[in-house]
Amino acid sequence: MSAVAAEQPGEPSSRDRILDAAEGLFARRGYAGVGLRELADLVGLGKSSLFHHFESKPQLYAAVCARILARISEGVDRSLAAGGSPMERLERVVDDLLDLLAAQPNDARILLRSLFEDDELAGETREELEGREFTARIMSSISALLREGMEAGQFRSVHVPGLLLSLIGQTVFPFASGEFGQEILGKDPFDPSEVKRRKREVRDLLRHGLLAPAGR
Amino acid sequence: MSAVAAEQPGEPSSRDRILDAAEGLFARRGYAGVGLRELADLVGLGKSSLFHHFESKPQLYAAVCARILARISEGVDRSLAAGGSPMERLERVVDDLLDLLAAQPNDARILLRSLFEDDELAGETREELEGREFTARIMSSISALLREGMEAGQFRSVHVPGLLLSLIGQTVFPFASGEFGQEILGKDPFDPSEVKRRKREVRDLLRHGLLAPAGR
DNA sequence: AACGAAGGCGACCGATCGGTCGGTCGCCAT
DNA sequence: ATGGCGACCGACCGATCGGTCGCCTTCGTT
Repeated sequence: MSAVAAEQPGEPSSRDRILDAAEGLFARRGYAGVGLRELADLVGLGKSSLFHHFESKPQLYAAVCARILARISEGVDRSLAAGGSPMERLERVVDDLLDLLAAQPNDARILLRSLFEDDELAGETREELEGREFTARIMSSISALLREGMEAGQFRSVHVPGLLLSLIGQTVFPFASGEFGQEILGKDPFDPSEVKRRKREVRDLLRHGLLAPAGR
Repeated sequence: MSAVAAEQPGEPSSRDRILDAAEGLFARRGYAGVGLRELADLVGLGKSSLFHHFESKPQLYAAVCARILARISEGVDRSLAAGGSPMERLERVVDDLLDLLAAQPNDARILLRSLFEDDELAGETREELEGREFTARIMSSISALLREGMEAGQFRSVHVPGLLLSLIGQTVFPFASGEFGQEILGKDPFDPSEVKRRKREVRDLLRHGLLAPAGR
């Protein structure tokens, strides 16, 4: 019997421990590449116990994705709430998002993976719809911010959806690129100095590409 | 295995038909999500016949990736060969790359997927090393181009590896984003008009973010 | 005519897949 | 004390996984 000792009030529940472990595995090997036996072993449970917390593998995966999207959606809301000019708010959103992705090494990969895989994964579970909703919230928040800046004459007139995709590519992709990114950069993309540098890079992109040519 | 050179266009060989089908399946469902039975059925062969053309599943996957990288590497070489100023060459490389990705709907996804998955997939097959080589060639070609432009004083001084990652995010990611990209854009990312628009967007990014402020 | 290689086939292998089932254990309220 | 309950477990299920095997056909070479 593995000692169940140290059930301190602050200890994470089995459900959360499953989610944490599943997040790491899905990030590394993708949905189909993860076996539930392996996951159960990693958590320290019997495989059948997983089904006491989640109905099925697709629903577990959806729960993992939903948790990540909820984190990000909450972060974006918080970053936007602080106010300021459109550019100030935009830069703060990007800064905070980069911090969040850097702090959660699995998020970027699962985010991108889920984009590739949601073509399949038939089941329309509750969690999946929840995830869609979070995604839509995030996207529309940033879209609205961009349009606000344009209407106020502070932003150049740009194609909002296109910029949105570019922004994702610039913020999320580097954290998902793994060994490849490390090899190119010569350092870990999650290294604090590199995160800081990427913030600068994205910020410069936004300033150059988005700010209305008023000063020059 | 003598070095089989290029085949003239005619009826595609079984090997190529397997590669084509595998490319589509891997793009949609990832390495672990594709079963060899399914692939064989799609090609119209028995499953065991696959092993007459490829030693194993990992090697088949490596061959699919290597073929894509070879296509792209060749395209980049061709784009660079035409000459011109650094900015002209850079814009042509990006233009042609976007055309190539748009013409081969599976490439972008497999490219990104392979970045996520190569942590695993232990076997160091010939094809895998071949793929690494192509990747290195592509990256160093573009890096050299960027450095050349900087040394000539035509490009602003930028962090080359960082820009490289950003560029990948802006060019490859939109074509890999699937339904998500379609939903955001309101149209298929592969639609010719959208491809054209993305070319403009990337070109503008490069001009604003890279061109030295000399033309004044 | 003889032959070997190349390509293809179905049957089959052990392992593993997601998922189910019946049951045990400890806890807590009655 | 007892009975309901949530967490957990091992055993088991049919299906499918990647891969092997032996055999058959086709075809170019000699």
